Amino acid sequence: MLRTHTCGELRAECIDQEVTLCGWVDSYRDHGGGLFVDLRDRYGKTQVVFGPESGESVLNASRALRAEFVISATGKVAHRPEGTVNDKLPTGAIEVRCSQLQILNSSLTPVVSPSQTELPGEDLRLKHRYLDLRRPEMQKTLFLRSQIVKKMRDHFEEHGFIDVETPVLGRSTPEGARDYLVPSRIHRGAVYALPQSPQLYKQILMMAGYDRYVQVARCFRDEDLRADRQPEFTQLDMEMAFVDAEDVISVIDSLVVKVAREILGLEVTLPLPRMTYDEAMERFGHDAPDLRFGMELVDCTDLAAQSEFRVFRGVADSGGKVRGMNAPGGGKHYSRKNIDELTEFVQNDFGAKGLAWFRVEDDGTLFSPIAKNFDAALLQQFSDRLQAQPGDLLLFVADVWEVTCKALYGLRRRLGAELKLYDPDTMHFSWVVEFPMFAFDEDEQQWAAMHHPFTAPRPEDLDLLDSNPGQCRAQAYDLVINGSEAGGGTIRIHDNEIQKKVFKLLGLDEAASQERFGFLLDALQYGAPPHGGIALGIDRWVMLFGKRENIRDCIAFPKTQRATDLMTDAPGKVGPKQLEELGIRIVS
RNA sequence: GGGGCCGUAGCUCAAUUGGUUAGAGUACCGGACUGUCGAUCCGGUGGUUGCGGGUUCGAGUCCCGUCGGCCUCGCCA
Repeated sequence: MLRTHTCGELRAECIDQEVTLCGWVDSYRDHGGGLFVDLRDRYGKTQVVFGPESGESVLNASRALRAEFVISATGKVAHRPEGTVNDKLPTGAIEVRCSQLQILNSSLTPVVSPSQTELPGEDLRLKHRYLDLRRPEMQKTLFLRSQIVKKMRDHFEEHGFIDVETPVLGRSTPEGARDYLVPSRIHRGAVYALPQSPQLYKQILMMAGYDRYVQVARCFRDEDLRADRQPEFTQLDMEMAFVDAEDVISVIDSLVVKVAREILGLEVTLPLPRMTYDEAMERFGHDAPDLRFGMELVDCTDLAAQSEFRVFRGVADSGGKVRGMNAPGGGKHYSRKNIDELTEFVQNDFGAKGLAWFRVEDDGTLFSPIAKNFDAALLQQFSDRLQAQPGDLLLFVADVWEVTCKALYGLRRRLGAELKLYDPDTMHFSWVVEFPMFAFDEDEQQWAAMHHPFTAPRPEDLDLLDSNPGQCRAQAYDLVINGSEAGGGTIRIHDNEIQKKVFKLLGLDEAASQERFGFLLDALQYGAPPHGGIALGIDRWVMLFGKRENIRDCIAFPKTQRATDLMTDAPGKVGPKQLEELGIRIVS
């Protein structure tokens, strides 16, 4: 070892020890007669002092030190003189009086300074990721990530799960997200696909008798990126045989308790709150509601139908919905101009035609440009139903049900943050259950799987597969943390006939399902046990537990929004020889 | 594919309504200083205002295009 200690561990008890530290020069203060260096590694910072007692050559050499030089410094641990103790550093009581200095490597002036308080632009941070990752904040987050994954692995091992690796090169599944494809050299014209998840492999493992499987699995989806979405991401993937939904949920419940306790020191009480999909959509307009605050959606279609306001009447009469919510304190917080911005927000982002609003005045009456279309008694009914208090802002969207959901969900999220309706430090865990099996795809004029095509219907809804697929509910469960989908799973179909029936409903005829999923249908005929599981989004867990608002801060080497790596410049072009071997021609 | 924000010194930012030689902090370079810890003090270097066009007597500022970063809708079984 080139060092005897790290830069975070020396304390007053170590006085007079001869030590050698290695690290990066975080900052230096040259006083002419003496020079101070804060030496940094991932464990902390320690002050190294150069003075006359260091000897002339060492002192002179120290004058060459600059930010991010890598050095090895040997010397005695000493008390700092009275009055110079630094309370901000855990090592602040001591310093190392350097007697031997080795410059292990120099550094250019860092583009991204690990010690700087102002955060450089994210493009620079990504391009010089080796510098950005030196920042204590990034090191803290990646350490947190490591801890979370370890807790998960421990938990599943304690529960008898076996870690099995599944292929990265697989077969393209046409449903779901767009695949990343890998051309085959040996089979010209054929391609592998990178897995969107290990879904089918883990089901096959259940059929193979590995009744408790777990894997930290990299998944790939070639779709557009978001603040919480990367093209490659990591799932804690698990599957169990001979279980029902309660068994899977229970294993995750205890994991949540463990991680919350051991990572955050937080006691989570079980059972976690549960809500059905229908209830979540009705009360919050979304299947992963943020339950840290109220501001629930309220249906006022019946009241709207009684008004003279043409927009409300028209929508109510044509089968649409008029739904609203009460933004507490919003009447005081938002100006006319702010409300115009909110209107543009719901129009541009969610396709709402407009936003109707009422400000609750000090005397409890409702002020609005459209108030004249409502008589006083009706206004009072709106006011009562939304439990309006002076200073509140009542917001309404009139449209088809789906649009009211999206627009009000978007508003609720935005206003919840802007009006500070919750403490950002709280953590809220819940389950959303009883998802529909199918959603109707208007473009394709076709039922589409809400979760995936292998999801089992609830036994009591089995008949609905034939009579009314839209009403058929799945044995599905999503883990929601602070309004974020942190995991999702289902009980799978283990019956060949039901699986065939679902494929058929999804528009896959016998030949197509045989071609794509023949291996699954085959396996289902050789003694497939009942099974189900779940996948947890590890990157999102890190975001939520680490209070990061950006998934890129939770991944060592993430992609930009345009799915490039600014450090390596991936994806890149390849030469004609490589393309020729693969039988690929670039057309445009 | 659509909507929005941003791009000025190595870095973080400023620059009035379109108007003088584009400034500040920090970093960097030189000097001073034995106790600092965002060291301090003195002096200095540093600019294709992302790129290309246009409008104008005059563009960092306005317009069009383009490149890049971010947020978002669509998309994400």
